[in-house]
Amino acid sequence: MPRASKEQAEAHHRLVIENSAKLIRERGIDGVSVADLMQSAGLTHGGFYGHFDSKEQLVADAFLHAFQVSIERWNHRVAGELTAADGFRALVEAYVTARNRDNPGTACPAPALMSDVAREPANSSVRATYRDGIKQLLTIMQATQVDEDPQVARRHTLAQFAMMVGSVALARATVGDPLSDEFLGSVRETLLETPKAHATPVARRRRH
Amino acid sequence: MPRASKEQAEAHHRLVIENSAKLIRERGIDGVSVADLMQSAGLTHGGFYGHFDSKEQLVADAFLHAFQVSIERWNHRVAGELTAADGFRALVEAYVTARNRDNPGTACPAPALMSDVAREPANSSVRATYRDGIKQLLTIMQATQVDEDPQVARRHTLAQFAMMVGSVALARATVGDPLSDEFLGSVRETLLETPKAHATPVARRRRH
DNA sequence: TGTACATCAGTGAACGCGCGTTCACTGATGTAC
DNA sequence: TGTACATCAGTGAACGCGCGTTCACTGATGTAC
Repeated sequence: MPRASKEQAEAHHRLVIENSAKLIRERGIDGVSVADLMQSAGLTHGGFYGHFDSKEQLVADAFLHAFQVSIERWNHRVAGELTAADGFRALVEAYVTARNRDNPGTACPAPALMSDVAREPANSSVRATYRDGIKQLLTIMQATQVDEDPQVARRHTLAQFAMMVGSVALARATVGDPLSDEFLGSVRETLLETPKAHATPVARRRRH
Repeated sequence: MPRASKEQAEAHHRLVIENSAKLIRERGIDGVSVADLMQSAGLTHGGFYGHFDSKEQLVADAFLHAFQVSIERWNHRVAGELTAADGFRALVEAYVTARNRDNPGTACPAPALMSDVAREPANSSVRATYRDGIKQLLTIMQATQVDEDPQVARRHTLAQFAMMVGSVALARATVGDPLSDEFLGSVRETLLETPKAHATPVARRRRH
């Protein structure tokens, strides 16, 4: 397949990034080779450096793509609810799930890539992309807080985000044991119990 | 250095496990080579298979060691307090810290190894060791809960553990940015605020 | 306590393999007339 | 619209390197007398 058209080449480029975003979340940065990533788009490894400067650059592009999709998804979920409290509930109910745990390739990059990022060198573009993505998710989540005091809202957002992300990561590490579902269930219940007076604890139907 | 004495050989064996427990938490399973791990004990890679069946087995031994140290530490901290609430406070205050974040090699293996474990095959000994270690940490933490209902205590333990572990992992992934300290501070405050009447919110001196 | 020798902890070269990256090449695409 | 040719997306062999693992070898340790 020599000399694809310009449109085909651009489609290949996007496909490699999308598939990389999936494979890297599933297997980690070091768990995928350049050959794997090209092959996922039906290409051979030789053409890689026509598309990207280095593996590191593709990884950063893939991180960015993964966060963009998640951010869009979070915005969409919150926008579909009438109140802040409902928006928060919608986020938690979609996030802290077995479905999310079992599909790291299409789920939020935050829990899937934490360790990879923590082991990257200080000034890598991958770290910056991850940090910025986290900040955007936090901003969306903070808008769903019912606290009036913005400092309290911020604190609750960070703590609840850590709990959500931690539960998915721990559930993945313990999958196959009852403990895995227990993590998800306990965090869901804890985040959705309603200590605030104005949020009614009535069971609600979702599922459209 | 051919033919070390029996005691020396055993000391080498323990040293390789201890150093591996540190290096693996810092760099991940795939981030360390057999040569690295042997070198950390002053040995060359050739002797490795006289001590261990495979890299995988050493990794499992190193995981076990790391958890044993952490479990001992948790028990010691809780035992040094007079009430359950104080035990809980002691755990959180020691765990959710910049010191812990900045020293993954000597800190709790739970946040450091989550992703490595999640990417291991289903029946690996590494997964089993991690799962058992987590369960023991949870048991210690559950004993510090003030809830009477054991189901509620269990739920709180799992949720709070996920929050603690999540905050350390996220703080590591965002280190170098103010967000990193913000995660730790928010989770500390959230876990240590006292919605229960009998736990006095009086600032207390620690530091012995 | 001394001597002779078997044991075996540790060495370092070698193995096959997969990695990220480079490069000469191919041939359809895109362009100039 | 057709022809001639330069461009360049993709191929596949090759590079140096580090990996986990194996193995013939070394020589101090540990043992039998």
